[in-house]
Amino acid sequence: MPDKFRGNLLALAVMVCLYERPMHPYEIVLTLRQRHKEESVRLNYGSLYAVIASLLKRGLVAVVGVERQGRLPERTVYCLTDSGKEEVHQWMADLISTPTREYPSLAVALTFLPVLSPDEALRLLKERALSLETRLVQGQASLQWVQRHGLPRLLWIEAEFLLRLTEAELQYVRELIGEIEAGTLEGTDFWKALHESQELSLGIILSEKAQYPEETGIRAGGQGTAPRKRTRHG
Amino acid sequence: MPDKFRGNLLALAVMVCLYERPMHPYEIVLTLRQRHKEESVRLNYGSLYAVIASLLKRGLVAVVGVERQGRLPERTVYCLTDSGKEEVHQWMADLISTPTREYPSLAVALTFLPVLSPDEALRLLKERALSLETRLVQGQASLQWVQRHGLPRLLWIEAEFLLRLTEAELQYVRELIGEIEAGTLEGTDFWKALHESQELSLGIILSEKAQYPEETGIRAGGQGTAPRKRTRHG
DNA sequence: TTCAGGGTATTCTATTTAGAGTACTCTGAA
DNA sequence: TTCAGAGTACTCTAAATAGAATACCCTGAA
Repeated sequence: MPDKFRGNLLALAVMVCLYERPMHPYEIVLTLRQRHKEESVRLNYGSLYAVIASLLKRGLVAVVGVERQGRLPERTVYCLTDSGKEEVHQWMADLISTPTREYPSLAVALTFLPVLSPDEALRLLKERALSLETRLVQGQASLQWVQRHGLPRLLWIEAEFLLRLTEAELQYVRELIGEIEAGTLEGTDFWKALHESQELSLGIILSEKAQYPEETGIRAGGQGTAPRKRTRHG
Repeated sequence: MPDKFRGNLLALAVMVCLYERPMHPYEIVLTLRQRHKEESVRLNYGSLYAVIASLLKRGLVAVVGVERQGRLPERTVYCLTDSGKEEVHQWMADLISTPTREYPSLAVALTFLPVLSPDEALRLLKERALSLETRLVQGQASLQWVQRHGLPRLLWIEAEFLLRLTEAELQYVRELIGEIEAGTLEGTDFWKALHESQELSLGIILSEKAQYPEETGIRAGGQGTAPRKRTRHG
């Protein structure tokens, strides 16, 4: 059970469902949906059946039987095998013990922020802040609702965690807005000048001339790519 | 330029590179790497050429020419078209203004945390906390290095942001560890009992009997799936 | 009565994706 | 001198992915 097949976390969700009892694919979807797991696991039909086929091939799930109701399509019922249970454990352990590099879309956007004008960036960041606030309020309300209805917190920690990340994001966005407005974000002057002239010489956006650390050995990532020396071509 | 094609953020990175000047694909990779953009954009050869082909097909980039050095493979040089520039703007604007649902892998893991025993979970969470601390220290050092070498902060905000998220995650993980150890995480007693008996009746992991909000209208997500009524089958 | 609208359950298909593979060049140490 | 090792530049392929499409069922309002 190498981690080569650990691509889609939906596979884990499927296996955990089958841990409970045998189900057919559509029933798995309904279960996950009903329990709001679609908020932490990306869920869609296209992947579902492919993922199950892959689990079947690898012997992690097995076919229990085939049902049929009227002339609706057949429902193949699957169960978790022993090696499936083992895989669930192993996968969970890896997932928790080892942080992986994630690529939140805002990180990409911030990377290339200078392609937008400061004014535009400011407007858009404020818009985002607003959305985040709404999301936060709704999320908190949702959490409170759940609490009032006696669902133990243990079963909602993922929602709590997601909310924390949202809070952190909002806080950062707010700080950024403040600093751009105040002009205390180092580089803002240049950024403004860039967009006041007609032609964007966007080399600067990727900091063409800037001195980047070429070989520091200091990398934020865990097991990132091997460091590379500088190269020139042409 | 609908957002149907907005799948891979590498496409955005490629276009921003070409904003600067025409390049051939491999040169784009080198540029992004040299400037440490691989830390915020998922980068690999397999996708690169496919992504560029797709941009070409949609008229967002165009072929400027083909070079060749010795008997090395040909280098096709691409440039950004006008509609490519527009698309960069539009995409950036959407990316910043509208938060999307993200699926950090820890969220999934927490969702299914009860499949592991509390002791195991605790051990693994501590391991993660350690990794996160290391990553944090390295990231901070990296940021300081950059600052000392005069790179304006504007060009490093994505790293700052990523670090913030890591901090938030670490903080949450620490709190969780504390609460599990102290037994103040509501549901822990049950969780322990579950793993002390032989057979895991894991229905509870997905909280089979629990009352979920079926139709509250309160959803954390922005434009999530339409709310669904409960269903029963079999 | 009939048919819109929503639920059930899966399949299909065009893209994407990851990562290995290929095939060449250059440098420098033994 | 020769050849390992690193870099250059792209291609290939198996697999995964998203989401539309299919095809059926049921309920209830006009």
